[in-house]
Amino acid sequence: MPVITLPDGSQRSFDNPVSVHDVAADIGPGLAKAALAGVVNGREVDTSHVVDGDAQLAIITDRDEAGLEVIRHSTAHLLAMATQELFPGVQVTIGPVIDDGFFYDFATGHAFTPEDLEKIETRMEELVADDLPVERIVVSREKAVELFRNMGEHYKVQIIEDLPEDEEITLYQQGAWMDLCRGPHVPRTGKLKAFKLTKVAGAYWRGDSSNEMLQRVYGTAWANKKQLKQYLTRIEEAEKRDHRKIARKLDLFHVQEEAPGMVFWHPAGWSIYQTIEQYMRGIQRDSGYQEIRTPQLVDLSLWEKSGHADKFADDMFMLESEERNFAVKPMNCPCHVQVFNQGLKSYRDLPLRLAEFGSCHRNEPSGSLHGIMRVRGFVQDDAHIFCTEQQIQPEVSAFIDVLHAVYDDFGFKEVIYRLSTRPAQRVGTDADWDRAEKALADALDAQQLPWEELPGEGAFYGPKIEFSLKDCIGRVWQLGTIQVDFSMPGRLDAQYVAEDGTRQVPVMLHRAILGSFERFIGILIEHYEGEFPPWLAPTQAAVLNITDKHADYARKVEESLKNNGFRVISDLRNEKIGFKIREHTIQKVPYLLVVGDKEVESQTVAVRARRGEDLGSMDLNAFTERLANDVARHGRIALENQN
RNA sequence: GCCCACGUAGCUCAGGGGUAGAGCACUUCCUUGGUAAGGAAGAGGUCACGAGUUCAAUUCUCGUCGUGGGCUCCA
Repeated sequence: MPVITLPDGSQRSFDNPVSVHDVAADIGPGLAKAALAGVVNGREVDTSHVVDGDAQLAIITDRDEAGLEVIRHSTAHLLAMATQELFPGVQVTIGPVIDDGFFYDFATGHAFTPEDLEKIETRMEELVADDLPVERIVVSREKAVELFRNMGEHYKVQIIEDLPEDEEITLYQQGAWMDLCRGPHVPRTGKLKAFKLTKVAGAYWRGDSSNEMLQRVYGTAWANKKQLKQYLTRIEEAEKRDHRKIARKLDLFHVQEEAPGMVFWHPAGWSIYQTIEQYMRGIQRDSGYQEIRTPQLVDLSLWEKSGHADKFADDMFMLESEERNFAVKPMNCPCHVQVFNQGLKSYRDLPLRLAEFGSCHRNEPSGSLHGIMRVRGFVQDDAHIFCTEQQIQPEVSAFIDVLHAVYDDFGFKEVIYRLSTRPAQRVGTDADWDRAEKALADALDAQQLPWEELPGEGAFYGPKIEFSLKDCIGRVWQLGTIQVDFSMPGRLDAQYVAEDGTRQVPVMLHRAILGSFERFIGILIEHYEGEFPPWLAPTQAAVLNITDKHADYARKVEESLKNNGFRVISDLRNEKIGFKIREHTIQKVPYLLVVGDKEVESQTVAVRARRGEDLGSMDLNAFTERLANDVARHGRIALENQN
């Protein structure tokens, strides 16, 4: 006599054990049809799952996030089934759900082409039309291993052998095809109504680059065609924000073959860069940092001493001169320690904060380069804080405050916080790590920030917090970071005289807010979709004359605004006003100032904002004040305008 | 670094074994026009680079470089 309690608290009793499907049918035929899976006492199960005692039960449909996941997971299975039918000999491995879709990794000598994906997708549609029942089968571990071994599915055998001893082994069968899976799955293939295979890529077995490479097929799946279409449109729109496309249109920078992974900044892009650098210089000064500058080229011996040559030699650019080996600096910290080491430091000097807009070069793997988000030559807003262990937490807290103020000024709200803790290979005692990890975690908690822990992901020399943002298609990029370092000050002989007269080794904090200017500006371009707030816009206003006879007045307006420190151009070309407006609108100039007879007469400018709003005529002082106001609000203006 | 795809005019792209085409941009001329493209003419390419097959290669094959999407890495 099971009594089933539904999420709304209502109860239904049954005379015999019932399946999730039965309960749904008891509630209504519509729900029975819509049911994809269920949650029984907190555990996700198939609709065929039978409940024989009192239980809490919720029906999952495609309206639930969980339902969408079941659909995606089942679509991954469908992909595997279709693929194995069409390409005999292909082995299955794993096929998990990811954001907006799924993928499936196949082991095969055949490289799937885009045409193959079309064929597979067509076969998947047919299998949906067949509306095959999806059955769950429980088997013993031995049976499962034997079964997959006989099928030639060697990867599955490995997966089964690695499952925990007490784990129930379940298979899912649809038609003649079967796969090892925990489930749950949709009851019939006909439930999968809206999917599309999107791309094919290589991926290492178990994510280890020393393993063989598998063929990964990515797909997206949704509850219905409409959602699928919305998703595809969303991706298409997002791709228009791509920083590489916008940069070309706005003439910000370029890259070329002769310098892979290095940026050629054009005047407009460099204007943005410089505005940001000057801004950060001010922020650092106000936060108690001292700016320094250190060499690009340093004898390899320093990198040997710091430990970088051991670990990263392959990724460093080297050159030989006068029978000495030099390395182009891949990071600034060893040089900063050299500055610290000049002159005997006292505990009274701590915390000592040294900042540098440090130009670094790293020979990143060719396959990881990406626009200006991942490059080989970049500049960091880098700084190192030399301090005592007691000063770690206050310094981290103060840093996070500054970081938030800066991100607010750029209009960034959705920051991802991650704390990376001790890796297997590390320096420093466990007690050191305990304290440092706690200091970082406490600093995050003190601000009530939602953070995720990445166990084992810390650097060998200490734990770190990473501050990340997403690009236009959802890829996460790390911008800011703060890292505790137990190793380098000691290796490079940094010392200070403590209160009791003894020599002590300081702790070093590595930190950056923007990370690299290149990556940061890449993210900014996508964030603003090229519509930089007046503060950052390479050209803040363009003066457009109606005809030649207004040229002198236009120049006067330009001159006046330039004298007030603004970046202004005048466009005096022999073109119609509509043409000029179109061009500068496309160039996303925040303000267009049109001057004709009326404006010359009344000594005003007709102001048009870049989204087309007509702000009317105003005298030059009023416009100057408006622009000055915009600039003072930095990127917060973008947020305010959205509200 | 690994897997796959791609590389044609400044940009966006079409084409295809017989040495190339569009739109925009560019140059010149006409036009002086009030809020997203006025008109005409012209110029512009060793089809990424190197080999091979072929009577003939930009097109087919291989290699190199670069770019893109993943994977790995990211001090």
